[in-house]
Amino acid sequence: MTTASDTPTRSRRNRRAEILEAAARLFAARGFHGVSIEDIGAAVGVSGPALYRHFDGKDALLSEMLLDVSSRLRESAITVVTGSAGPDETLDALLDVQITFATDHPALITVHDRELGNVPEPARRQIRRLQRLYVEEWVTVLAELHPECPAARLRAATHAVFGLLNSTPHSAGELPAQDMRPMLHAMARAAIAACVR
Amino acid sequence: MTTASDTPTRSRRNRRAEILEAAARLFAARGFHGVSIEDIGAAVGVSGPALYRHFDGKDALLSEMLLDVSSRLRESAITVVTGSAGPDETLDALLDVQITFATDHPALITVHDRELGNVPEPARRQIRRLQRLYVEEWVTVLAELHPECPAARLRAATHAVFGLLNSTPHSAGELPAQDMRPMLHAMARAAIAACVR
DNA sequence: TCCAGATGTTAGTCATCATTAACGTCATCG
DNA sequence: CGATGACGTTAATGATGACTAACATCTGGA
Repeated sequence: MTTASDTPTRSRRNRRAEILEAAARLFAARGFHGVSIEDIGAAVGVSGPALYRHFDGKDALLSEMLLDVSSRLRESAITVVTGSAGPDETLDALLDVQITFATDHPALITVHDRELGNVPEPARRQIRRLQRLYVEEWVTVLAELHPECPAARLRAATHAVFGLLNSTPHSAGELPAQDMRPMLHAMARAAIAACVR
Repeated sequence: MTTASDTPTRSRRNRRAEILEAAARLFAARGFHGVSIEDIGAAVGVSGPALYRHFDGKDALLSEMLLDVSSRLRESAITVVTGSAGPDETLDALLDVQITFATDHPALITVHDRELGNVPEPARRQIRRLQRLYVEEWVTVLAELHPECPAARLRAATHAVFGLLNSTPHSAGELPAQDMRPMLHAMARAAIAACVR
């Protein structure tokens, strides 16, 4: 019953996803304004204005991309936080969320923390909100582990840890992911432990 | 004797520096292609094509900016490495170099690790070379501290530490620089110690 | 069979932008 | 003084690029 009626929908979904993925790769490499609609179309074997059948425009494409990333991260964080035993395991799980995402989707992570400034205003606020909430999940957990440490310090440390974990795109190829992931985990844990003065 | 003949030279130097600084700020905020020559001119109170009196073009401006950053970092690293006692102090000094630069010039650091892909080819190779040499200074020192650790792992760890230290622009305002710097130093040292499996 | 909607295509259109041209001003130096 | 060179300015100019219009094609369902 589904085969016939799903095919068009699925193909649309696939094309959309294909476009988003190609755009992410291009944006990560050359920056939002360094990539043309034509470039993105060409990357998925379609040319130029065909993208307007799937997105309202270049801005909308970027908005959707960043909104998707920030919601997915935040949702994963919520899942992890609500379903976890103690702060220590929660922190491990949060680290795994971020590390998995960063190593699985390096282009998305890159675009996510570079291109917010190019997102037009309705969406920008919402993305910022999701990012802030995501950071606060981390800060809350860290505060349970280090109650004596001021929140501002924990927030700055969280950003530093993100920087460490999101370095993956820069060291692509240096190390296989299966070695990279546990190393990043260990380095991040150690860095967090050291952030309390 | 110097006042009269120096004024034009000094003013030229200042104008050039002014332009480079404004351009760095703008590039960091909106990306290379998101900033127009007009924008840069306006930021220094001059309009548009006046920049061509100081630079060969937009590409040349970016090239010079990144070349300057990578040479300065590499030179500082060499100074530190040659004039230092043991690997432990050398590492501390390298950390200070990077932390000082990142907190003093967040825009430059941001542009430096985002926009290499937009530098045209003659300069690109040279910048890459300087960056690679800079990384190798770190890897050499780390190898003395952790001889059992494979170089690839140390290289990846170095990139991760750079990500941590260069997070400053993201957490601007969270913490005063005088608190941020020692915290980053401590976090980086701990992360490095943890990177050996 | 025939319509409708989804998905593409190519050829404009209108801005924006990097770069160049042509033209001042003003200080320095002979 | 008068020329020269440093620095700016305001118009082109020529590309490029986002977005729209007008026009296929193909598929699934009534």
